[in-house]
Amino acid sequence: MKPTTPEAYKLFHDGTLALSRMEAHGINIHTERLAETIVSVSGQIDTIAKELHDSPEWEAWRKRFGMNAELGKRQQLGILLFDILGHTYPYEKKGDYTVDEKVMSTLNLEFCNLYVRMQKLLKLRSTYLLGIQSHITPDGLVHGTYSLTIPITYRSSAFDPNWQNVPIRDPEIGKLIRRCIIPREEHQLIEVDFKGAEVCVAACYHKDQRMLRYIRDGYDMHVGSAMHCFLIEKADVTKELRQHAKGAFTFAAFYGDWYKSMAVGLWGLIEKHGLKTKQGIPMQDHLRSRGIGRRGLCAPKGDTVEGTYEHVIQKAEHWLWKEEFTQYDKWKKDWYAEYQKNGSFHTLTGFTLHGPFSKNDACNYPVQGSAFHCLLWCLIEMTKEIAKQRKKTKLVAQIHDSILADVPTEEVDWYLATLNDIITCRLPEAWKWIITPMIAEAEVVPVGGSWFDKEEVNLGAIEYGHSRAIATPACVACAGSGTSTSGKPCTPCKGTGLKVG
DNA sequence: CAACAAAGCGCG
DNA sequence: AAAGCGCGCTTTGTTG
Repeated sequence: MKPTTPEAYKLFHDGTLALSRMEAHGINIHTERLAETIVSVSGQIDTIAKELHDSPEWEAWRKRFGMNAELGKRQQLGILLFDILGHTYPYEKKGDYTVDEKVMSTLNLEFCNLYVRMQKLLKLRSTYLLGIQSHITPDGLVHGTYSLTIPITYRSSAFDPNWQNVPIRDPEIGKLIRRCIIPREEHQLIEVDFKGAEVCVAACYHKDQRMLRYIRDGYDMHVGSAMHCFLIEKADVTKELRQHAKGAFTFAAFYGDWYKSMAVGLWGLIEKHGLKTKQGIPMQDHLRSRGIGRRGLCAPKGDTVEGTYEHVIQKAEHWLWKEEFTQYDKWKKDWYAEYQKNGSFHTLTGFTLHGPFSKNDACNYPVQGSAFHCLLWCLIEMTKEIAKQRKKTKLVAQIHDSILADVPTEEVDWYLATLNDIITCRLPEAWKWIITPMIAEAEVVPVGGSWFDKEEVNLGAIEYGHSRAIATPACVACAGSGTSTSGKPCTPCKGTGLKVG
């Protein structure tokens, strides 16, 4: 570990203590519900396995591999799909066939769709349901472990079990495990996270004026991406299209992906989800009407041809870096050149990273690390605040840019107001390099609910001891009061109490 | 048999 | 120069 400044050392020293307290608290599990869920998911797996075993595909599988045939053997599945059944393999073959979810979904076969579903349920059962169950202690709690020394980026990692990768993106899968994770008696689970943590921290490094303005104004930069990725007008950007453009284009590009790979990803999403325009026209038809009839080869060395989706994304990439965020683009170039000169670089939070790094690594690591350090600083402050004010609230998990707490119902408003203040006011006061607003978002589990049942709450409507509705747009940080809890003028709104952006 | 690698997939 | 980054966990496949 190489914290270069005393502040960096102290951050990890205090952070280690805060995290170990978190480990000791543990997370409460609904053990009976977990056991029931394991039975029910096992039933679903058996049902799907039976269906697969009744299919003509299994007939062929069995014929080829005889007694060795097993659904779990992906090598066999690859040979079955592409050698025996003659489906087109979407890549250049080297070694075994890749038979992951992406490949399977492009084939559009009932057999493959069922297979993917079964794999998801198997993953849920072994890694999460059984995995978490195996860590339950006699007190009915699960005490995971965190490390600040493993990740090369100076982030944290988590294990036994890993609380940082509990399913949520697939709502059905997420529900099955998260329903088993519950608050203590008379408590409520609360998850608070940073809005756009890595985008904000990246902006503190590259200081791209246009992006800084977007962040401060609350401008939605993913709408522009959707317009370029799907060749649509601003008014026709739906929530779904925006979401896919955000994940598969904007963020992918920020992390250093390039257009050929993004084109493959986006094209796959169009097919997998059957994406449509706002008018309900299938995306492929819409693109065809705009002269885009096929994906394009997307081969690393192949030329990009007009009339392909690959070419669309190439132009979108050009727009993003050469028109939209030109200063960010230049920062990457300069930052990497500086790293090549020195063989190392420093983070804004006082850590040094030594090579060898690719350009993407050198540009991504400091952002990933510093974004986490913002969270860790707030975690430490909140831990101190709980002790100082003798609160019963327990911080129970940390997930890169969010904190999960188990909060007695009577402390809920206090907790939300205090943590909100730490994130939005005290953090940017403590670290002057933060030049974007820091915004907190909170989700609260209603009484009697589980982690699955978390609901967004409006932090602007929370004050100490009670909640109130806000009539005029108020600053989210200080709820319109203009002062932070430390008594100083609120930082984001500069003491005006008015909504920022 | 154990130890390790690779594939695959879960999260931010 | 490389072709998104970081992690942990489970399963299958390989090696000695």
